[in-house]
Amino acid sequence: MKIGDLAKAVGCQPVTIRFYERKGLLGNATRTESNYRVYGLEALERLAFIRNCRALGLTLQEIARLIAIQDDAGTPCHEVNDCLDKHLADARLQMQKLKLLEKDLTWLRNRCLNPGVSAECGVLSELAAKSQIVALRTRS
Amino acid sequence: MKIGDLAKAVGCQPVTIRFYERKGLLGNATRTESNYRVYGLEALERLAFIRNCRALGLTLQEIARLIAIQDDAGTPCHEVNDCLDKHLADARLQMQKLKLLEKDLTWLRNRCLNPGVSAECGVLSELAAKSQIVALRTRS
DNA sequence: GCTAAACCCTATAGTTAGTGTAGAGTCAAT
DNA sequence: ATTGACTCTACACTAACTATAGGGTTTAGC
Repeated sequence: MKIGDLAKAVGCQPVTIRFYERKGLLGNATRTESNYRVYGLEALERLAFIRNCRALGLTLQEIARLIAIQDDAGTPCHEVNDCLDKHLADARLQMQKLKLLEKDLTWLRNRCLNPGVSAECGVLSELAAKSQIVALRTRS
Repeated sequence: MKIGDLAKAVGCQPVTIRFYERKGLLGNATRTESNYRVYGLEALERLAFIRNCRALGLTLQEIARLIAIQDDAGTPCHEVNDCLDKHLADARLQMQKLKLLEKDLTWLRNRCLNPGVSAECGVLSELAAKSQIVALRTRS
């Protein structure tokens, strides 16, 4: 399997695979005589693992750690759970933040019901207010 | 006002202010004889504007555009609304994605109810599955 | 008046997870 | 033989800062 096939198989770009290789997440692929990378099934599996982890928002550093844990069969795996728990907490926190942000943006958006010119723009004047956005939100 | 005072006033680091200056968001500050930046009220107001916008997730590029609109009093301001609407849509989309992510992470986390060693780790084996995470989720 | 802490200056490199570009070699089909 | 699609390397770039190095200035206390 050449790099393009592998890329297609997991839904990423060839450059991304080379990038992971340079970062040490994929071992060095064997090469053809003309220096093309050749991959087998293990590479496909490992790359799928990486992409799955990425889809869950894990960083490459965390993924590297998980791979190390995976490769050392006897490692206690609570670290894996910790990693997931951390991302779960992150995701929930970010959702909360986004809810507040939505409120802010909606409120601000309503400062301009009849769009005119910038000199009279209620949105811009609110943004220009020295009061921080937190104070700004609580006003509504 | 020196850069540290300004930074404290809006709640950021002096480096960040220098960074904005280099990016052209703040005009070049006047300097003392010893080359220290000195700021007045307009700088404070502009910086507060920038930080308010940043708190709403606007990019520096968008902020630069808003400043340009602001400085040209006659510009129609629908662009301001478009910008806000875009970010509102973004925020909502991201919340949806985070909800799915939360589901994925929770499901995956439940593959490991009794933590042991990595060789038997249900979480790692699920992550290693070649099926994409989307398929993985719908299994639950 | 001296010293040390706290501030300021510039320039450069690093962060994340890739993407984009340039220039060159290789492979398969027509 | 040539075209198009692929591959290779190396380098620069993205966003919004943060960190570091190496220096100059100001201020407070003694």
